[in-house]
Amino acid sequence: MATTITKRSEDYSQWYIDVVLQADLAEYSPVKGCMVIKPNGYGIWENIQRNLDRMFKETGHVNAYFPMFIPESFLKKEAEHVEGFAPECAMVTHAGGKQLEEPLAIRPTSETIIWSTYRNWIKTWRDLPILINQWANVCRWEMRTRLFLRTTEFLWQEGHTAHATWEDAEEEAMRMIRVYQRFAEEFLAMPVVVGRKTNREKFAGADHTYCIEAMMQDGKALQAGTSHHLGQNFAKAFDVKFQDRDMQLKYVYATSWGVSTRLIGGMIMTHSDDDGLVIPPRLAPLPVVFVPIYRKDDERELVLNRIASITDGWDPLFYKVDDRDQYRPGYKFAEWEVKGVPLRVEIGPRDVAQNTVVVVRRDTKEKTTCSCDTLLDTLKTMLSDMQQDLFNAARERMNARTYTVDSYDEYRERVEEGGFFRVFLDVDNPEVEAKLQEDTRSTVRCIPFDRPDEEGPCMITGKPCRGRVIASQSY
RNA sequence: CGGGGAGUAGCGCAGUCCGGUUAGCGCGCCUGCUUUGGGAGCAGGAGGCCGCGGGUUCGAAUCCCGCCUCCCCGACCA
Repeated sequence: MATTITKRSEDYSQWYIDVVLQADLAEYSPVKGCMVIKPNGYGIWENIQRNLDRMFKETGHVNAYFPMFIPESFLKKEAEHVEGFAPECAMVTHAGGKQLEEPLAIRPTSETIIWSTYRNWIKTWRDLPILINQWANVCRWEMRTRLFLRTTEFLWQEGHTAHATWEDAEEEAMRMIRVYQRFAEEFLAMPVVVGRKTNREKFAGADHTYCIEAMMQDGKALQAGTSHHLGQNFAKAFDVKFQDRDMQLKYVYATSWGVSTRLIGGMIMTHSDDDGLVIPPRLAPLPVVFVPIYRKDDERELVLNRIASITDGWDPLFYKVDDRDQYRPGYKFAEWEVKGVPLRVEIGPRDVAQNTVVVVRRDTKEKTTCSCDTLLDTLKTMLSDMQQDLFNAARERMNARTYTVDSYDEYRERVEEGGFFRVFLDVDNPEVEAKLQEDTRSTVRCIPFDRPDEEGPCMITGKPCRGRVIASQSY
């Protein structure tokens, strides 16, 4: 494996592709925009699933599964929704050797099929809330694709909840965006700005959309998760009513929320470096790899025996011993670095004699000599330190590249270089955002929850605005 | 979909302009020996629908037409 990863400073896009391919996370498929997620990449997704799924269940949700085929007519029932998704829908027109009477969409998202089903499930206020999540694949025929960040088919989870009141739905939408924030920060070690989307950027069919936005190492924003308050839009489109305590028939309020395999792309672009992938320990399919060092067979046996005695009783999924004979240690060091394994343990005859090992952290490359007797505790501490350090470093990068700007000229000049820009902008006027995008290829990423109560003139129109928004170029 | 670049062994590439023996090179792979604390050395060997389909020609990796895929820049998006 002659690894050549393009330097971030030379070509950030190419660097990203190089990391994905050389860390063996995924490869291209014969179909445009689709990818094979290989075991190294899927293992990360499994860890994302496992941890998020637990958080969903801890907040009262259960999993179910709805079909991937959606009658075309369903998609058309909600006006904004069909307008938003129709252009990117893959349609099945033939099956069983015949043309279908009604074309079937391969789900771009499942609101419609789910709400057509909820209609049968909901009769009284006692049926509410419904708190369901599904893990699924969806398909969106995007024009430009990018491994993990935007693929034609992608894996995600989508929560779909039904509530009796606007306030209950609001509480749910807010709860879930906070779950996403916590997951991003505690597991992906990826700091995010939490806020609300402008009307222009919200989900097609939503009343309003909450989001988490992360900053990649090139300063561009990545929308990492969204939580939508759907109001009564889908309940009205699918005629889903319940009889309330006051005997009145009322439309149900809804939320939906999702994150996707894009999170893996975000993780890569947040932490990885010119030597390859860096995986936050809490998501690493393999946290620790042992690289034995020896010359002759007797040394090999000595070292491998010592590793066996050190790791006696350890969780077998926690570590792996790279005892491949055909590669020398230097090769293995490089390979595990490209693949992003958080900690590497080097052990040779010298270490055996001294009852020590050398532990190397993937992110800092720092080498530490550690005693064999307490190695498991040492490794766990180092993993936990690394997790925290990755988050701190990413947060510092984000803070350092978050700017407050008042002049549109200055904004236009600086936005190309990346970063988040705290600006006054009249987001009640869609034309302002359209102009922003046309002029600068940047957009309003979110209206942050956490912003000082300031007043100032819109940098484009001069109209007085309350509070700044975050604008940036994005993926 | 518009503009630009590319597709030849598992990977990276040369050859294509100007058609002509058996399609080359590096890495990797297989065998053997020597090596092994940061990507080993030597020797021998295996591996090709030249992206796919059609056409021109005595003859096509090379020329012509159509299609597919990937990368970069735009418009669309998680």
